[in-house]
Amino acid sequence: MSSSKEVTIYDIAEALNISPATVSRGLKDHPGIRKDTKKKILEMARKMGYQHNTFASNLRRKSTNTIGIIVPRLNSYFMSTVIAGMEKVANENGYNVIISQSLESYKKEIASANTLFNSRVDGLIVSVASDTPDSDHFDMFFKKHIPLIFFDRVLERPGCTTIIIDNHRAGYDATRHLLDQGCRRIVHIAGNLNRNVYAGRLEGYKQALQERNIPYDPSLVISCNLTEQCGTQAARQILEMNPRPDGIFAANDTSVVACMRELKHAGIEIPGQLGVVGFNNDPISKVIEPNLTTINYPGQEMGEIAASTLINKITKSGNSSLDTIVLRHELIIRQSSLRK
Amino acid sequence: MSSSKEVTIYDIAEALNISPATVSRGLKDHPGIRKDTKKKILEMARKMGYQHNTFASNLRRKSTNTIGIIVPRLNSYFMSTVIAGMEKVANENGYNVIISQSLESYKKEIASANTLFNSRVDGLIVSVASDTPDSDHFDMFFKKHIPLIFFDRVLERPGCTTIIIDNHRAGYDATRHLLDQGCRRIVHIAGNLNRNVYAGRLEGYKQALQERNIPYDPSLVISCNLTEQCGTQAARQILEMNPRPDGIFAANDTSVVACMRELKHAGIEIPGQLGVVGFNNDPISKVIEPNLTTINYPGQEMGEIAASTLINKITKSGNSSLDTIVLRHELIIRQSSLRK
DNA sequence: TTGAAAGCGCTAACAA
DNA sequence: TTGTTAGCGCTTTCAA
Repeated sequence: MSSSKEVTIYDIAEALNISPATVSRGLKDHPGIRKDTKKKILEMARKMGYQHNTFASNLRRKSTNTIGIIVPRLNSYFMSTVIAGMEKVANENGYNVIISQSLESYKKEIASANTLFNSRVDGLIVSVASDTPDSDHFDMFFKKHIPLIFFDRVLERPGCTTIIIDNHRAGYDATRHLLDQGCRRIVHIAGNLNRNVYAGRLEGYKQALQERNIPYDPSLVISCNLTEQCGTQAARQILEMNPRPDGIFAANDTSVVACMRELKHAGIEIPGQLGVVGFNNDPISKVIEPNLTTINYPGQEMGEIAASTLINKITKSGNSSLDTIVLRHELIIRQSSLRK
Repeated sequence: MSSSKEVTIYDIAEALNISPATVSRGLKDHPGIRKDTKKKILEMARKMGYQHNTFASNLRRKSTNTIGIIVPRLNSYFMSTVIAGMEKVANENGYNVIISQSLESYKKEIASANTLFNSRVDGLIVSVASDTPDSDHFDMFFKKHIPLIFFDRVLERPGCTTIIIDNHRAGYDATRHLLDQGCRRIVHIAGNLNRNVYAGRLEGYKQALQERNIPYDPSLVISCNLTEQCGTQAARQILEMNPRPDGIFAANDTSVVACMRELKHAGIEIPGQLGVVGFNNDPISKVIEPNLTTINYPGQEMGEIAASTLINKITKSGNSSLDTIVLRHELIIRQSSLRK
C-alpha cells in the first residue's frame, strides 16, 4: 500500500556503521550505552524518518502495552469521563487503549472480547452489557493470566478486582431522602436486576422502606432497560396506579427525565405531588425542570483507579490482595425531591 | 506474563502432519485447499486452543486491518452514534478500530496522530479539535499514502475526502426560521470560527439576515467554546444588551440549553420574548423547556459513510474522485422558537 | 559498551 | 492441492 520503504534499525545501523543491537538499545533508554552513541542514533533516526515498528516489537517481546476496554456505550457523560480517566493513566504509563462498545448486547460483547484477546491486550477493563449472563466469554483471559478488571457493572469472579460504588447504600440514601421528604408510596424504576448496580440500588430501596416500616410492594418496582422510552412507559404505568405514588427513585437519570416529562404533561406536579430522585448526575439532571435530585459518583476517578490497578496487576503480576474498591458517592439534592 | 505457551500454526501442522503453510491457508478462506483438510485444520485449531497472532501476521503482511479514529470528545450523543456507525461498517469489512479522544486539544491530537501512525493503522478518520491550526501533524500519513478522511470538523487538504453537512445552509435555515417567526435582533452563539462547521453556520446566519435586509451586527455574535459555562456567560451578555435581542441561534445544543436556563432565571420568556434555535438535536433538546428547535443531522450515517469511503480508499488505493460528501440536515421545529 | 545471531509467528512466492 | 523456504523488524542472550 505504501510506496516508500520503511526505515528500519538496520538502515540506521548501516548508516552509522554500528550494529542493529546498539541502535535498538539507543532508541530506548537502555542503561549502559554511551551518551554520544545514543545521541548519534537518535539524530540519525530522526533524519532518516525512522518509525518504530510496534508489531515486530510486540511479536518479539510478547507484550503489547495495550489495554482493552469494553463498555456498554460511550455516549453518556459518566462513561466518557471514565474513559478519559483511563486514557490519562494509561498514557502516563506508556500504555495505549483500545475501546470497544458492546451496545448493551451480550453477543457483541463476546465479539469484542475475542477481538481484544486476539489483539493480545495486556489487560482488560470491562463494564458488562445489561444482558450478559456470565463471565465465561472472559475465560480465555483468565487462562492466560491476563488481568481483568470490572468496574461499575461488574460480575462476580474470584481473583478479579472490581471497582464500584456502594450501590446498596446509594439506593438507600436516595430512598431515605424521599422518605424524609414525606413520600410513602415510592416507585422504583430499576434496570436489569441481574446487574449488580441495579440489584444493589433496589436492595437499598428496600432497606430504607423497611426501616420506616413501609411494606415492600413489588408492584411499585418497574424494571426495564432504563431508556427514554422505558421512562415514558413507566410514567404511564404510574398514572394508572391507584392510589397514586408520591415518589420515584430511578436507577438512572435518562429514564426518569423522560418519565418526568410525561408526568408533567399529564398535569402531575413535581415535587408537589410526586418527589423524584435519579442516579448518575448526568448533565441532563440540571436541565430538566424541576432540577433533578440525583446520586453523583466520580467517573474520572473510577477510570483512573481502574487503569492504575490494572497496570499494577500487569507489571507486578503477583496477585494483589485487593478485591473490591469502593468509591464514594453523594446525594445531590435539587428541587425535584423537595416537598417541604 | 502468560504462563502457558502459545499454540502456533506449527503446532497444528505437526499434530496433523502437514505443512505450516497449509495450516495458514486452511485458517483463512484460501481458495484451493481441500475441504476436508480445511475442516481438519479448523478442528485441530479449536482443540488445541489456537489463537491467531495478529502481530506476526501484520508484520508479515505490512497491513493491520485497523482504522484509527480521532475525535474531539466521545461524550456527545452525536459522536457516539457516529462511532457506532464506523464500528459497524469496519467490523463488517474485517477491520478493527482504534478510537482516540483529542479532548479538544491540539497537542493531544498530535499525540494521538503519532500513536495511531506508529500503530500502523491502514487509514485514519478525523474530526479535529477546536484549536487545531493546520493539518501538518498528518503529513506522515500523506507521505505514506495512508488514506485520511475528515468528517464534520474538517480541514482543507487536497486529495482528502471530507464528509460534512451543508453548515452554511443549515445556519441559513435556522436563522431564516427565526426571522420567519418575527425575530429581528438575533444573537449567534458560535464556536471557534477557524472550524469549518462554525464558520459555515455563521455564514448562513449572515446570509439569512442579508436576504431580509437586516444589517449584520458583529456585536451580536458570541464566539466561544460552546460549553455550558460559555452558554451561561452568553446569557449574561445577552441580558446586558440594549436593545435586548429577540432571538438566539446557537451552533450547538449544549451551550444554548445552559443559556436558556440562565435567561429563564432572569425572567425572560422563551419563546415569547426570545426565540431560540440550537444545533445537533442532542437528547437534551427534548428535555429543556420549552423544547428546543434544532438542526438534526445523521450521525450513524455519517460514520458509516466515512468508514466505507475510507475502506474503499484503502483497498482500491486508486484515488477516488470523490472529494466532499455532503449529507442532508433538517430543521426540527419545537416550541423554543415558535413565536406565532 | 558494543556486536553476532537466533527467533518471535506468520505469509507468500515458488516449486512440486 | 500442498510443501519449502525466506524473510517481515525487532529484542535479547551471550560473548567479546
